[in-house]
Amino acid sequence: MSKIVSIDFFSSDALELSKKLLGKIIARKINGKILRFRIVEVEAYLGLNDEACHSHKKNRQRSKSLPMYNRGGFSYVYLIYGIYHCFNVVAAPKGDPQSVLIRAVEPLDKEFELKTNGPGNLCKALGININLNNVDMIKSEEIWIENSDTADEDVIISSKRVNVGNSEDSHKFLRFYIYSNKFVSKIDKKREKYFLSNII
DNA sequence: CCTGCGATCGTCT
DNA sequence: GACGATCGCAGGA
Repeated sequence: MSKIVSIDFFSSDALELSKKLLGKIIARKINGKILRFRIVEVEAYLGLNDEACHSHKKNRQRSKSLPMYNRGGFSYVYLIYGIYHCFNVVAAPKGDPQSVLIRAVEPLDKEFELKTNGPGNLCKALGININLNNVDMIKSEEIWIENSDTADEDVIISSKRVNVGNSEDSHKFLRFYIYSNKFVSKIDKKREKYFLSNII
């Protein structure tokens, strides 16, 4: 397992980065111990022209979405419904406010027992809160992304994003998850679409 | 100051 | 499928 420190890797747009992040590892230092989690479900948020995105032109969340304007590789964490947090990996070069929402991860440490299905649950389980907002994950020693040391051959499903309202953009298939992985937050057999297979 | 609301989740019907 | 918990922020008065 090797930490991803390439700015290039994170400079892809959110759509590309979301596919690249599936199967990668989130490493998180908790109580001095490094735990690892495999990313199994993500959503792409495409920035200024994506009506479902916090950084969309007409959105009113300016200050909240400022971390998205950093170059790829930073974190974007925010409080939702006053209770949960959501964790994003910022994508694209500086000034282009795109990000990838991490919606579910699979714990790689057998003894880990907290729920990690869904963006709120995984943030709670990994101790991700507003203190981890706007950190450079290329440099951080608290949270970072790693390559997997095993070649995964997963079938990837795409679907509509969850709970993003009814805009034109909400109908786009910008959610991606690993087929039949039991940590995926929820599935809709009727609407899900086969996307591609044998991703490394 | 006051109001409305959200990239959620567990529980209940 | 519907609902409430709970809170920071933007917008309006």
